[in-house]
Amino acid sequence: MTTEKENECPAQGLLKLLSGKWKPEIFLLAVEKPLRFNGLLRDLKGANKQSVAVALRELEDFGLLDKKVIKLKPLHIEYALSEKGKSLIPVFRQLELFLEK
Amino acid sequence: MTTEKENECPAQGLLKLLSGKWKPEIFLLAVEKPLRFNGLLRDLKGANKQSVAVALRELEDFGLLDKKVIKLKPLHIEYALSEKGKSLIPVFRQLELFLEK
DNA sequence: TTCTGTAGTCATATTTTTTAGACTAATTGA
DNA sequence: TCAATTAGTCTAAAAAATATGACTACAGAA
Repeated sequence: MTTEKENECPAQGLLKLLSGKWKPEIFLLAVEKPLRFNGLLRDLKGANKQSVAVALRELEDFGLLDKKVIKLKPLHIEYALSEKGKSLIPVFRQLELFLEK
Repeated sequence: MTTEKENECPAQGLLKLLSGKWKPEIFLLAVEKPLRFNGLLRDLKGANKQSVAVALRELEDFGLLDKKVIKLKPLHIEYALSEKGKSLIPVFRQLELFLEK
């Protein structure tokens, strides 16, 4: 995943990014509201720190999530959908439409 | 992949199906024309029998491809997009639109 | 009847992904 | 000052995906 070999299929990179065990669900949760690490760990039943950390980092690296330090009450970190991330929402909707048929 | 545990995310099953190393490309090739096993093996540089066989079976099981024995010249087998498979094309198009931005 | 092309299966190895659990480090509340 | 909450990292193990190479089975051509 680090060394980019030529992607035969144009969609493959995105599909791979979105296809980990936890990433689709993380993305969908991010549509609702900004995410926090420990909250995710609680919400994703069965997930572990490492996997969540890696998923968040990859979604951020791909530009779908923005990471932001919130200097408030309990100083913490929020992951929110970027503009690019938001523009992916319609694709998910169409995916869901497909599944409903 | 055999034992269906509750999919937290509705899109997860489809994303997982489409996210193998070869499946996206196989799907896209199937959009062009029906596929044959050995032809695929030649076209997918670096792929091996086993992976291709598994990919075809899973795409078929999911209902995206129809398998058909062609009783002609060299008796052979064709994998063609099913109606369900065809209805997935627009989703791929939207995915590509997203990637072009 | 042996050789080629068709489409695979099977057992095993290698690689990649995911998990488990110990550990770090800064901030906050008591 | 001590404990909890925050957000992680790190190493090692387990599980899942993928690859390798031998083998099967059928049909048609030489």
